Amino acid sequence: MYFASFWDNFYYFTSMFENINRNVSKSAVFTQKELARMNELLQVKTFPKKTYLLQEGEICNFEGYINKGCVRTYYIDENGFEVTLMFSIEDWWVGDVLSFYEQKPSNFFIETLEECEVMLFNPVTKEMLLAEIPKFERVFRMMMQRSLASMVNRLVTTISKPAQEKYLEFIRKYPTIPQRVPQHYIASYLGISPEFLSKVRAKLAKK
Amino acid sequence: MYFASFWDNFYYFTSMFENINRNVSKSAVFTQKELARMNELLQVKTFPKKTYLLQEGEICNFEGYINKGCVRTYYIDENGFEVTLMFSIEDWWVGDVLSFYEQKPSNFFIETLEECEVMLFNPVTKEMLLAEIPKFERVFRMMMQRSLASMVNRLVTTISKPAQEKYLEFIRKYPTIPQRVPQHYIASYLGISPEFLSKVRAKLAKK
DNA sequence: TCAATTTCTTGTCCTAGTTCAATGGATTGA
DNA sequence: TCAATCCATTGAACTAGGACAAGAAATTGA
Repeated sequence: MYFASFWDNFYYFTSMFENINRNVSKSAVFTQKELARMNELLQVKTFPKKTYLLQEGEICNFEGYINKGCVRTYYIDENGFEVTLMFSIEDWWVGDVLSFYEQKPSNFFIETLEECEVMLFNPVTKEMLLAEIPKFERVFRMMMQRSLASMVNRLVTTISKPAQEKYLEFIRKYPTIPQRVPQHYIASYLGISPEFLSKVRAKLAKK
Repeated sequence: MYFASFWDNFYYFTSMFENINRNVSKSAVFTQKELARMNELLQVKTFPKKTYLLQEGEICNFEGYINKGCVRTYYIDENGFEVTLMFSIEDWWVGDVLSFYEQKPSNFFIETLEECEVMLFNPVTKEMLLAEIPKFERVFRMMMQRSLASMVNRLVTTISKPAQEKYLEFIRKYPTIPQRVPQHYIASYLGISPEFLSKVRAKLAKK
């Protein structure tokens, strides 16, 4: 008994699933067996840089945990204007929830900006997981709550703050991202032109 | 048997719960008994115009369905700038989901703009409902999905469209609201100054 | 390795939207 | 009913940020 539990822990916290197991364990308490079942249902996939996990018009058939790498979710409006909705890095989830659940075409592009290792549920495996271990409902509900909260936050910032503050808030909140993604994508996330972002940075550098 | 079902339907679709029952039935199929149980758990409350359902700093202890009336959810940033996050009218849900679930102080104000009749869950009744009839998980998950989707939509519009288009999109999407709420609240929803909204409207009227 | 491409910077000119102030109309409430 | 407040409009002066253009720097890839 003692040995079993020791090796269980050893396995799960040294396996490739270590991170995702820790991540879901933030929302609820799971046994090793439950985590193992989840791991079994996951599909682990590696994507090279600059590949699309999802393109506009496709139905999103995954909900993915990023174990390694960095992706960008964006949207193209009627005038061809690109809006970056989010950057997702290690320990974040990606996908188009709405498209996934309602099985309808997505409006978004999801593109890797680096080589990525992603752990994926599809509608079937996710349904199985929730059916077998309902506690996972909570994990996904909290995921969505956090997304909603951060979207609201961003809307408020976008509406009420000038470009310079938006940029400072961004680098404070996501300090590692500026080193990893092209600057004009950050501009498109902040809702300002790349030229203006460059000027903002120049002004900040002078101080 | 025939009579029972007839009167059941008669009751539920002529009672004060008619609307909310129809609303939740969009996300899943419920029996009359299940709807009756939900109705039993709801607290029906009337609020006069210009009263707060929630103030910044309070913990949101409700999740409410608006049966009658109109409310505004807003946020005040560091500079005292008000951002209207949403208007909610008949057949919409109000509350601060994050504050509700995590039982932490809200950043928002929720204020009635008209006299309102609201049907409320509190954390206990909601928990009971979900425990007794897990199908309701789906209702609330879809509620949240819709909120998230509409927030994303709004962010995109806010970032990529000029004031006039934002206004036109707003009145197309929510045709009844302009008649019901002061115009400067709409400006604060759109992220533009009330003066400028007035000018936009003047220009549109000229055509 | 070096050409090709992508990204970033800087400058100039321009415009959508802001701020402030003044006026008049509409609601509210005692 | 009439004052008080709140709300919408208009105008004039200003500014944050956009669009365009051209060059420099960095990355990429064969």
